[in-house]
Amino acid sequence: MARTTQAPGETAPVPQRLLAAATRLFAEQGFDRTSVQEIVEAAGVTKGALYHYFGSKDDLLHEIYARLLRVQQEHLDAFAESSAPVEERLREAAADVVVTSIENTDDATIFFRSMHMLAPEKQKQVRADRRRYHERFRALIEEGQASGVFSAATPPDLVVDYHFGAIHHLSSWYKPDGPMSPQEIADHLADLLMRALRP
Amino acid sequence: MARTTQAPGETAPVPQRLLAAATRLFAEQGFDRTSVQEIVEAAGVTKGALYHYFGSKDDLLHEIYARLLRVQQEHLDAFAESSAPVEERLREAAADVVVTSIENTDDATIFFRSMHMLAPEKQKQVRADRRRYHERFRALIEEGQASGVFSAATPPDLVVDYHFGAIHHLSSWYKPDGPMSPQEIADHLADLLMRALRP
Amino acid sequence: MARTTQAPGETAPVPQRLLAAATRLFAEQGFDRTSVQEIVEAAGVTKGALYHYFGSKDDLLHEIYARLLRVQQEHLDAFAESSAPVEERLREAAADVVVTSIENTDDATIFFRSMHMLAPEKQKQVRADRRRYHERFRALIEEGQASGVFSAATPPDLVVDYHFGAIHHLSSWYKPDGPMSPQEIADHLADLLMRALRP
Amino acid sequence: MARTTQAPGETAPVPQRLLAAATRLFAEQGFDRTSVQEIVEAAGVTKGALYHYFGSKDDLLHEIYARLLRVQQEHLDAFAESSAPVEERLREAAADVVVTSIENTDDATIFFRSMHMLAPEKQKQVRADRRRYHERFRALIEEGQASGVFSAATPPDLVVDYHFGAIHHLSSWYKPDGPMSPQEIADHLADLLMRALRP
DNA sequence: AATGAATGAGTATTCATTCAT
DNA sequence: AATGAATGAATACTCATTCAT
Repeated sequence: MARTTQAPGETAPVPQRLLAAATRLFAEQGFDRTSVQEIVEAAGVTKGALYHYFGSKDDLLHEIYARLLRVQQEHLDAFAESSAPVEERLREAAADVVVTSIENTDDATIFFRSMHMLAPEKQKQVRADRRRYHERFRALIEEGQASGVFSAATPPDLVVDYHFGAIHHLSSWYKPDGPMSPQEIADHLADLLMRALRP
Repeated sequence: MARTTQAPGETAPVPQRLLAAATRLFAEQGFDRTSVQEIVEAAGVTKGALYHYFGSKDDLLHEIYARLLRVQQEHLDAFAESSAPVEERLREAAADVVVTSIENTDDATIFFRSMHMLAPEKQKQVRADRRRYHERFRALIEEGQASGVFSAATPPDLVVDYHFGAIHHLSSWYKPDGPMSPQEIADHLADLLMRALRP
Repeated sequence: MARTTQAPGETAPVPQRLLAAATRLFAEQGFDRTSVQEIVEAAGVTKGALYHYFGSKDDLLHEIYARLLRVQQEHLDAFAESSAPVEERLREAAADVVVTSIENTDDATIFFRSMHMLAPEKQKQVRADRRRYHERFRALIEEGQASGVFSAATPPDLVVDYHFGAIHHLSSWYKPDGPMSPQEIADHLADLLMRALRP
Repeated sequence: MARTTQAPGETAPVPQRLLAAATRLFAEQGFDRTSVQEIVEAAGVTKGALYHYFGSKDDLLHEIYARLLRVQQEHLDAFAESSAPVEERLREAAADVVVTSIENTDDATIFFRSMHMLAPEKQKQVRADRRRYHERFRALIEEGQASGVFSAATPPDLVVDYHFGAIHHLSSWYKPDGPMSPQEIADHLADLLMRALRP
């Protein structure tokens, strides 16, 4: 059995341990308030090791982004390509992004809070990836609006941003010990989107 | 004519100039990446002057929050207290918070991006104020749900967070030179909320 | 009845209030660690008032020295001029300096801890005053050594410094709520001196 | 020949150079008036190097204390454990502390002048160490008083403080180019103590 | 693959003093 | 006699990164 998704403890490869430590600390304290020293201490290695694997502190942040974007893009692609009716495809995609954002709370928190701290060229690339995601999501809405199953009263870009705002905002109020499960929250939020799009 | 709301130029009182400079810089670069030195240079005063009026860099941030919260709470109170039907009161409140957030883009950007950087006690107070705002907004939804003009399918807290997510997210995509005016955006977003709440 | 020695409360003249506040704070925290701001707040006035009466923070320190030296010199002069036998005169002077140092603990603490922080020219003057005191004290010892009532085994300067070391050291261990009264401590210390001088 | 006790010049290890520079400057100017910048310049290193080895400016001060206390405690222990008569043991200990204080004038000056500037927890530890020293010294006096070779007229704690006052005071008047050698001064001061204790 | 000493530029904050009023 | 706004220089400390080993 391959060790694919395991908590990166004492024995995991050094780069993973560094990334895991950085993710937790960036989410807890923010990027600027987390020192490289803290990261290497939490990962149980020294600075030299970090700079052996990563070119800079920025690289760690960039890698966290790439990881979350990769997961969410894969999920979205899968839903979009299904042959179900568009309202089903959108609902599932809309709910899924909520679930994956909650399942990767740290990544998602960092994503929205610290994107603007990336070096310009890396930021550009992240924006491009994000744009791709946004556009594929928007295409679903446009498809529904064209076929009449969704109201066309609101520009589709605005609808995407409305829903993504909720995702963005999740880390401001979501608590793992709250009364609703991630799936319940996802269903409710997807529901709000679908209701808003009713013709 | 009284000079009440003017851009704080070279002649405005020092505290206003400092606050204006800090607001612009915090929004552009983030709180942690803006140095006190930059602020005082932008305001054309010395560090001593800043610390004469503000106890710390944190105080500046806190004041920016308080200022935005004050405006939005006043507006919300006015809408909530009107005698119009609840769906009208909610729509107006929902659109207004979009407009004031756009009109004070810098404040709003800072608000969502840097709240977690405030010292714990100040953060606590801001959260309390924010909570008050949230609750008053939620009360409108509850009222409509109780009287049957709004669907009760979604817990009201979640509805508030859904809409506020959009506000939160605004600063990620809104550009003053975009195709829609603030009022148009506000109308669309309020519309989405009202449609989502249709029974 | 003249108000000569009263605690400088809210109604005492401003210079006294400032001096009293400075004395307490310098003794508690040290000269360098006490800010002018703290002093004026403790005295209930503003900075302008302080600089109206005192040329600088250093002046406050200098005044505290002068005050203690004045008292101790007066006492010593009185004892030295008495017509009692030299061993009595010395014992009384030796005990008295202990009592006045305890009665003015704050002044004494500041004296030994912060003298080196005075500006050079003021330090020079304090040293000169202190020297005068030292010499008059030494003269008593020399007189006793010459007449044979004291042992001449130890150079008189060294004897003076031995005894003054004890005074200097007082503020390191003396506690007002200790088991001995100031007078008892003074008697013991004077006793040690007299026994050390026995032929 | 091993290089064990050499002046830490340009080639000595960085921590020693820093400690030596700090010791000299603290003694000359006082702790608060010596800036970290001055220390690193005197040691020929950068601030980063200082903070690589010492956690704070306070740590430097603490290390200076520990160093002096270590030496003096070792010496006292050696004298106390000897099998000589108590009056000899006390005289030797009393003279030795004078000599080591003079030999480490800078350390001793700093000790008495700046102890109260240490952070509370570090101060507590120094006080505990100092107390241990004081108690061992006092034990010698108690032993002599119990066996009748010393007068019991004065409480032993007071006798210790009397003698230590002289040590404390040394740095106020001792000059290396004075007429007496450190050993002569030590003999005189030990003599005064022993004479004061004669029954 | 990894260490850890060292850099140097940067950080927020403090403070004695001045001065127009 | 007294205010309080303002200065400007100084302070201790932090940190991402480099590099010889």
